[in-house]
Amino acid sequence: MPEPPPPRLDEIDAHLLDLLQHDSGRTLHELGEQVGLSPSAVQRRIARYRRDGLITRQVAVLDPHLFGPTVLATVLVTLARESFEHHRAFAGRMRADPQVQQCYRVAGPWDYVVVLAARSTRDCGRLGDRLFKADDNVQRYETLVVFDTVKTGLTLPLPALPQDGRS
Amino acid sequence: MPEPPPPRLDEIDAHLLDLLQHDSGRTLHELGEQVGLSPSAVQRRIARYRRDGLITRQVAVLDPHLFGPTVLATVLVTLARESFEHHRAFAGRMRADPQVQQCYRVAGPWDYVVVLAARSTRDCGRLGDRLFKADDNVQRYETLVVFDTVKTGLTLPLPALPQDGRS
DNA sequence: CCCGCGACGCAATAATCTTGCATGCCCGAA
DNA sequence: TTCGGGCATGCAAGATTATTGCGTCGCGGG
Repeated sequence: MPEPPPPRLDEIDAHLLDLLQHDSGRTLHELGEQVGLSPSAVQRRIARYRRDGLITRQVAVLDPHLFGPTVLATVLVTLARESFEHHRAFAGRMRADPQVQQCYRVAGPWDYVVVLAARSTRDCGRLGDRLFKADDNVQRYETLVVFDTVKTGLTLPLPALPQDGRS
Repeated sequence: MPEPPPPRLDEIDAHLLDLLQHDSGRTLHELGEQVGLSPSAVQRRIARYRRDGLITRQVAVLDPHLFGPTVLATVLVTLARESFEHHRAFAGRMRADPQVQQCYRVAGPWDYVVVLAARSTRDCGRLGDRLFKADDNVQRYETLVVFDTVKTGLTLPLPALPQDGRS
């Protein structure tokens, strides 16, 4: 596998990436103003980020209440057997299910942390049944129903920004 | 508070929103092709989503390995005192910290689930100290270091799509 | 049956993005 | 120190894409 050495990002790159990860809807002109660069220079940098895979993708974040209420839950999971194959199978099912927002394999007594999005408490229950109870390799799982989303996002901390300064 | 009754979304809306939440980089022309509408019709619908707040924002998702390795962790937190004020203070600190990706208030013995992004294991430890150990209202917390990100995203399940069909 | 509302497609216009080109800076080699 | 290559930039076209005006159509209420 090609392990690209840190592609060398200067302060402007950091600033740009930070702006983009908070709002990628701005025009090149606007961005250029923020970081002190011409639109074309900004465009070339962003093209590079994309080419190098620094920007994975660009998505629209939807309001969870789109279709009426939505119930989120985080689930802690422990598998019974830990073979490579079992993990692969579990991960595959998580990836395949559109109701699974996130899935992390973690250290400690729990093997996975899963974030689910369901349409109702009942749906959430059924989803748990389907994903975990029906899997006889899931030894134990615990559902933490979300009361309130304090903060959400996939934003990464970027080093050494003069100061925050979202607009 | 204005509680807008489900703003009535037809099948095309669902399809469009689903396309957008997976990749908002496409052109109106492309989108129109997918859903069987002209670019201008697509544009008008998307403008409406924005106006109605169905689309919260548009963001670029960055590669976590941007600046060298990144350590993710999920943290389970229980507060000592549960007054309204204490919760507000805790939530505020979570929102304010750029290293906190997500924070959910949950049901059960744990009060919060927090997702952190750090630059190293050490950084992660210090972050935990700063956010939770230093807060004398945090009764107990448990850090689940992420070994592997199986899946990530904020994608919501959209009902009744003919069939998946990402391109 | 008529009217008004809302959504559509098409076409013109406006805005944004992309690219070619010349310049300036930095750095390594002579 | 001086020369030359590589690289990023700004500017100014040129190409794409987004936005808007307009006429039409289908639907539901009067």
